[in-house]
Amino acid sequence: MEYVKQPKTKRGEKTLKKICDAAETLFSQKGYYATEIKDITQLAKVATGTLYVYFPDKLSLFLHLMDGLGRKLRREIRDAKSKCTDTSIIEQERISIRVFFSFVRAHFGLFRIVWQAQFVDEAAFKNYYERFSQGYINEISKAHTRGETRNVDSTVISYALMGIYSFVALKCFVFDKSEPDDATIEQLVNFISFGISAQ
Amino acid sequence: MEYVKQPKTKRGEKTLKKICDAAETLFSQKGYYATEIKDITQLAKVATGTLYVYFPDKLSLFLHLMDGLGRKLRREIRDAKSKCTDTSIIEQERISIRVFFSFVRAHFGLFRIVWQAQFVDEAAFKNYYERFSQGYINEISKAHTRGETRNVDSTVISYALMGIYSFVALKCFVFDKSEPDDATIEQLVNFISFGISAQ
DNA sequence: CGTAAACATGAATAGTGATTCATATTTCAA
DNA sequence: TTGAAATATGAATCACTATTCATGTTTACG
Repeated sequence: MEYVKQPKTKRGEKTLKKICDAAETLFSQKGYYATEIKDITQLAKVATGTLYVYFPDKLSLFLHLMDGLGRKLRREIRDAKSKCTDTSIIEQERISIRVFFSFVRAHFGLFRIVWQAQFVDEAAFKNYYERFSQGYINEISKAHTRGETRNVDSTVISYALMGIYSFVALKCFVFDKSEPDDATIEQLVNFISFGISAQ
Repeated sequence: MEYVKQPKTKRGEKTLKKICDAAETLFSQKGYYATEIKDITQLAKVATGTLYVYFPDKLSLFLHLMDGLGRKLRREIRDAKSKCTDTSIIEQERISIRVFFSFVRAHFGLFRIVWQAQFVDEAAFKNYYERFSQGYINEISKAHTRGETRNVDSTVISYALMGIYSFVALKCFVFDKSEPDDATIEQLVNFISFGISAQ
């Protein structure tokens, strides 16, 4: 199970942050297994042993990052959605997409870290997606009671949506080293909108 | 670059196949990094050194599997599609989905092997998806000239489709340890159909 | 201040696991 | 049948890397 020692001084906080930032960068660039402890401590400019002041092992650090990034992303999406007065599922989804892509840009790490988590800690991996899925399921059923969608299977659609976002992000950020433009986002919104809307 | 020594005797052929089968199983269960050479040779019931008769190293074996599985999947999809008289993009896509899921069931390995290839060999990983994407792009543009689709961005949609299939397979095969039923497949066909069809 | 707790250090350890290689066995074409 | 090529063996090697720990430094609070 994930464990972080909470620092008790300002210095400790700074050090922990340096380690996490370095780890996020490296895990996302090279992956979990190819990233060495020495790489992380060197980039963070601390001694090897310092990492073990905060984390009992490499896996705990990985899980800590994954957990933190997942929480952050969910919070950002939730906040952005609640600020929008148009509560139709399509408008809300347009916001989701924008926040997701902008989050991937800012934390390119999350994306790649989660991608490989399947082989690092399967339970954490499953948990990550099931949480997002649950959010979608709730929204889709609410939208359906409002008559906004056809009678779709919300579980299937939730994974379809996550797949779309993940792969389009993969294409843009990883393969093309660019990022989705407005036209791309509109393509996705339209595709999804026609895909789930009531006829 | 990937390299396999082609066996020159019956015995050699059998041995190579045993090694590949064992490796597919193990890579897909535990991932590339967690799979040890000893695991593979033990499951294949050959000595450690035998693996190195056919592959110069672990990575070559991985790339060989990935390449072979990708080719096989593309061929199966192509064959199944060509056997279908209804050439509308939706019908053709329904076939794609079915073949894909049945392929994942038979070669659960492919799916997980490719998933993690991003951190093993990025070029091979990109190449794998770009090839499938190219196929979709061709079909979507042909379908558009026949008036079957809206004026969609075929590149974006190609990655959206691959994302949908990959994530729904993830949900069913990996998380639920079951497989997509007909209702699920119809959900996907409808979603995609409404999503791209001309209005 | 003074000092106990918190934090930082990095060389040493200890375990791992991919790869090698000298040797033995099997195949198959002539 | 025969021997040269092909294949198989697995103990030994060797490089690599996560983790430890004894020691030194810094913090913060009474």
